[in-house]
Amino acid sequence: MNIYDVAKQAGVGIGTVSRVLNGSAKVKPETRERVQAAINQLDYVPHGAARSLGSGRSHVLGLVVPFFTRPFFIEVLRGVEMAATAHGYEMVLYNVETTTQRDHYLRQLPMRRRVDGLLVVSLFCDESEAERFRKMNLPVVLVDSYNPLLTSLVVDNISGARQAVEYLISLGHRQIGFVNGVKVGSFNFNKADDRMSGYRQALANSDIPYNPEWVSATEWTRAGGREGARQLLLLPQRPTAIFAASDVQALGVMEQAQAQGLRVPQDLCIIGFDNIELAELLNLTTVAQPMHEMGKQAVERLLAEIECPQPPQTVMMDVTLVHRSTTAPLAAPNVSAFSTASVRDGVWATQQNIITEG
Amino acid sequence: MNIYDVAKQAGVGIGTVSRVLNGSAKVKPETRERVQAAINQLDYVPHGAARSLGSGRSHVLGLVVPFFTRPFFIEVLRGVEMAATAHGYEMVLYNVETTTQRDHYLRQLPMRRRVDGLLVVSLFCDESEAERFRKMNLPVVLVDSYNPLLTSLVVDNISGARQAVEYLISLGHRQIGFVNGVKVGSFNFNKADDRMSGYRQALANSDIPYNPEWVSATEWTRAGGREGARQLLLLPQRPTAIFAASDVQALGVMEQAQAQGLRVPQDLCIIGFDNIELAELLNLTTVAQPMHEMGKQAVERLLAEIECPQPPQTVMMDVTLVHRSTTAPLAAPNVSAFSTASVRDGVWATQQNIITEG
DNA sequence: AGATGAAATGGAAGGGCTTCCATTATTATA
DNA sequence: TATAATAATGGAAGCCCTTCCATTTCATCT
Repeated sequence: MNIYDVAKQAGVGIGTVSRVLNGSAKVKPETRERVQAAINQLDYVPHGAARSLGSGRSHVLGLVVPFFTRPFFIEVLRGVEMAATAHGYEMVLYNVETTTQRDHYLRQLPMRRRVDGLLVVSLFCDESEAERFRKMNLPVVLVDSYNPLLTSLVVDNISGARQAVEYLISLGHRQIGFVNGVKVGSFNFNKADDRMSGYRQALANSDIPYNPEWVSATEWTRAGGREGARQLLLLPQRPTAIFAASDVQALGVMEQAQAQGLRVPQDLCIIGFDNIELAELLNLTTVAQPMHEMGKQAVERLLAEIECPQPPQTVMMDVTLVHRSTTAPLAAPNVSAFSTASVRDGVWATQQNIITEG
Repeated sequence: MNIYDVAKQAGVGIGTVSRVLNGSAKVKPETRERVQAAINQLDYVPHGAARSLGSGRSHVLGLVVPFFTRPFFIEVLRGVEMAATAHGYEMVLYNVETTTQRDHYLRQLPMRRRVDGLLVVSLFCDESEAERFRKMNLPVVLVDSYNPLLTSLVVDNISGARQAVEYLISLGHRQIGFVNGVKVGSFNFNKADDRMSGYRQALANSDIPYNPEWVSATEWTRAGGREGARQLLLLPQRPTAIFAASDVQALGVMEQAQAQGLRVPQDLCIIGFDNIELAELLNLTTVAQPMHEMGKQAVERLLAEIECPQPPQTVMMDVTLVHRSTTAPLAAPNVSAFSTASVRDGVWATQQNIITEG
């Protein structure tokens, strides 16, 4: 069952069938109908690989993403999936969990020419790799990562962090901790730097001195957040608010606060970063990234680039602070001093509001 | 840059290069080395589409999955991804959110012959579709779904539900509610039936009469769980424990309980189903499905089938009850009557233990 | 009717691999 | 050393499309 069968059935040449399949204009309507009928009758579906080989187009997008099960990536993924499907593209997933894997994919994929374009999420991409993409003529869009040679969609991490901390300051906080994430090898988790900048900017803008003791860098995980919070909260002079570099870490902070008998937000305010689903669930104040939108835009820019080469562009995505219940005006010192009484049951004060929101 | 270039560089014929690429045995070690050297020198990577076309193998697995962002599917996905990668297969994702999409994929994919095999997760697959797969010679494995003509990996939903309810009974509960999920179109969400059977079996085994008032069927979502719980909990004679058909629904139940000032587990015990990450987080007692393992097994069986046709088999995956803190022995009635006092702060008693676990 | 240009069509060539058969090199055996 | 058996190799054919050029058909104009 191939294109010749269809041609015979319809009484036309294979060229005509191909033109019908690809919707090119130069087919007489009547002929088109005849071909279409044959296609339906034979239940014919063109052979993907042959098509790719013939045309040099696969209609497949590659998606290189680290730890795709993490909420942030899932959300981006979803945006990508929707946009890709909408444009008739398939999506193949390359999950990266080690540096070796990263290198492997970034090196082999361009040449295998199986994908029409590559979306690289949150992974650092060096000059030589970018150069190689160009040379291989493989369109690439970076999401949550930056390289001057490639179209990059980045989130305004500096501004996001600044907004978060400024908000805490506006609530009266002066002792503001920061549980940052660590940079990990060639993963582009060095948004850490930017978030740090934002943190310091906000402090500086309000003439609050920077206290390195109130900053820790941990894994981007729940355990990491817990550990980071412990460091800060056991200090003789502890922060009254903590900004965490991710929601997942913020969750760890909440756990640690609870373990130490601190009520949130009365005794400790917390702000996260990302706005993953869990944040809404726990009523966590956080900096929202437009993850879905990023995925979508990334696909659209990539498709544009596939259509015809575009100059590399850097798109800054806006970030917004979502006010929920892990933040509140700084309580008067004497009040916050008491209040370990009701912790008996393991209170997350924040959760009171869950119901009202849904 | 193609196989001819490599052949020339190595001073051999293309057949030999091909043999080296595919690791077939009949190449003199010395020759193999020479070819390998040429490959490295030229940075040659074989063209995927051409390879598929020539061999009829794509080394790509299709994964048809509904709502892939839901935790259950993500976990399965992860198992699939790991196993596929381990065996040198790529994975393309077909997300299904509507019946139309489902039909589209299940009908078109087999013929496009782009994938070597198909994994279908949680989607109902009727006789005619299964028949078509056979006829098209496309290996298919069903995960969390069943069809006699296809290899199916199913979870023992009946036993899982039974275990959950039996456990509640062993704790002294006699008024046990069930927040079930609704069946949705051609999605295979009719595990609902099985979980219902398990529920009733457990009751019957202990001679507890079945009370339809204590059962509700809702969406498989948080909101659904909340709604279902409301129905049950506002009854004049309310259940003292609720079994939910999924963790996500169980979460809704917890929210509703809290909204009504019921402490968990003192006033209301809750058991979920799935054991998604969130369950651990919230210390939810639940029936654990080996999601990861299912993904892995599915891939392995699929690959076996690709290697050589296998008779369809139905594999029943075991399920285990994970005891956490949303369950406790039924309190004496007078005790549970008081206890709306400390709810002021929105208590989820369960969360006390989070720290101890991680 | 004949000429002209445009529109529609047919099909050869080509894309890069695998496969398989024919051929050549190597080894074992007498 | 001759011969048979075996191992290794080369390359034509084939996989199923797309593309493009040559050819045919059609409509229009003189």
